[in-house]
Amino acid sequence: MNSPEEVVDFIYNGHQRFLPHLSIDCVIFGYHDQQLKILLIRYHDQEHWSLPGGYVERQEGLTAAAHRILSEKTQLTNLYLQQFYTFGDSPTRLNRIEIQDNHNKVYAKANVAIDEEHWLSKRTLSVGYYALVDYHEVSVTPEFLVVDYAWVDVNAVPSLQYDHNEIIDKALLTLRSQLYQQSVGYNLLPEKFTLSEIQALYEAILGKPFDRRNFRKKMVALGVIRQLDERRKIGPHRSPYLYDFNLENASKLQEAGGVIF
Amino acid sequence: MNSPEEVVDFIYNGHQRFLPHLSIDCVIFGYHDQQLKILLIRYHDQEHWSLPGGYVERQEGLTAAAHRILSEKTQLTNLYLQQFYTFGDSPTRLNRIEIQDNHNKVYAKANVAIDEEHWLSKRTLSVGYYALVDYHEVSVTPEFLVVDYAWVDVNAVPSLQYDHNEIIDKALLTLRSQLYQQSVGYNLLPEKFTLSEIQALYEAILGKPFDRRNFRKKMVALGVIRQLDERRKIGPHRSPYLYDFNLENASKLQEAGGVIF
DNA sequence: ACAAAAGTGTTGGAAGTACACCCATGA
DNA sequence: TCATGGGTGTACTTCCAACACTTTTGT
Repeated sequence: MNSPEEVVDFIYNGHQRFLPHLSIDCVIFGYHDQQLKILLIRYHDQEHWSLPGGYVERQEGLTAAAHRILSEKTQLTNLYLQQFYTFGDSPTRLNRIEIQDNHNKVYAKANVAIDEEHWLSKRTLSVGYYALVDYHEVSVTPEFLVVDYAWVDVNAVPSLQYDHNEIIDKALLTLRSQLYQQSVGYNLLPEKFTLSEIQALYEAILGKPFDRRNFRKKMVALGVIRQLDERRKIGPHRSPYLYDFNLENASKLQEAGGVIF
Repeated sequence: MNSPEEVVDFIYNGHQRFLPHLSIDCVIFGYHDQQLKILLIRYHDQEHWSLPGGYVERQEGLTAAAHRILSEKTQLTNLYLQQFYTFGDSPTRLNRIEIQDNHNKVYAKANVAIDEEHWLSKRTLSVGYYALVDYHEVSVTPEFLVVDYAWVDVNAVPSLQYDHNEIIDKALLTLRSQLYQQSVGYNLLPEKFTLSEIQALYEAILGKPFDRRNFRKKMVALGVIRQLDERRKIGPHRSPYLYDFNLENASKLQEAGGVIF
């Protein structure tokens, strides 16, 4: 929504296109400079930052909606995207006055106001998805109502709107727990990468350092990555081997994963 | 809903009380006779069985709704209940004609019909919860539109309505993967139980046998259960020790659980 | 005394962890 | 030649899996 006209159309006609009472919130993890960051946005006249999100079209699959929303926000397609929980308990989600009030502050920028009975004033549940994207390839779409965006370090997330902090916590927990069952990182690293690169990624995600030798043993033994017969030149140092993801194994890991016995 | 009048009221006025487009489906695992079973229901004039489910009230938390629905169906409160996934992709969920048609077959019993624009004809997403209940304590509430119910073995689930088979598969996967991080079974076993009892439960859930000695070592080492200084008399056999759940540890396990490192 | 269930300990293998030295490269 | 990052192996510990005999108890 890039213009006031589009916003007005959304507010008045959106209920025909979208399901009410339900939104998707995306925790978009980006990796850059050996840090794990999250993409936050701030709407017009809002004190708190929010997660990027959107609504589900009436005849659209849920997963498809999540992909669409993510690509609308980041211009990226075909990303690693994973549903992790549906949020519908927080008292802030049930407080109609606060919801309506916040919306109206935002929509004031387009000179529109909504009343208590408007579809956007209603309580919503939110399905949480997390995504892993390459920070560099993201170009955040400028939207009329979004006045600011920022990548913040996962360890320094400010106080967010509604229950979005809780959503991020759960996303991180889920991401961490799935790290060794999925080829997480497939979207964050070039096709071929060095051991150090993927180790730095895992360290950023899990927030702790690993031993080089043990890390390699584990990743290769699990079948997540494969060593290639190729090296990369990297300045005044020994040339490291390249690796790639073993995607055949990935699906097997995923099926077995989660089930401990 | 025990009478045609209540059904009619629900159909005509339910949209005021409940959120549209959203339901909760419960995979109710019951344990009996060393078998893990699932509670299924069959609505009037429906060929396929379904999972018990319900709708979320407009000002009700999602978790609260799940508990309410479960206790409406089983008369049990305070159960182990866990959200596991939200389903919104299956083509059967988007096929309005099929949905409306199925509803109308069911509602014919109350001499009501709904049209294409009715709130119950619309596409719904479904939040999946699973519960663990003691088969014996459940008294399934007779409902006017539900003509039959059955406990079926998890290994012999018939073909169900919509995507309910998929929901059960995911529920089982989740239950199995969480088995050692949560005090699953707290609601299925008496406060004090023998090792054999809990082992039989775990075997039923995971579908494979364990070695007595190794099982005991593992459960005690993980801190899930504690051996008591007490035995039970069980007929012409040696008296087994009693155990109980170590609920203090349970919360710690739960926090650490899922996160592998 | 016997049938049925429960209690108990050891061993070998696999996986995980800790740890340090040498090598390659470009400036 | 030096500074920097990369490559590599071993010993120790812990966890898991396999495995069988003895004890208790009521009839």
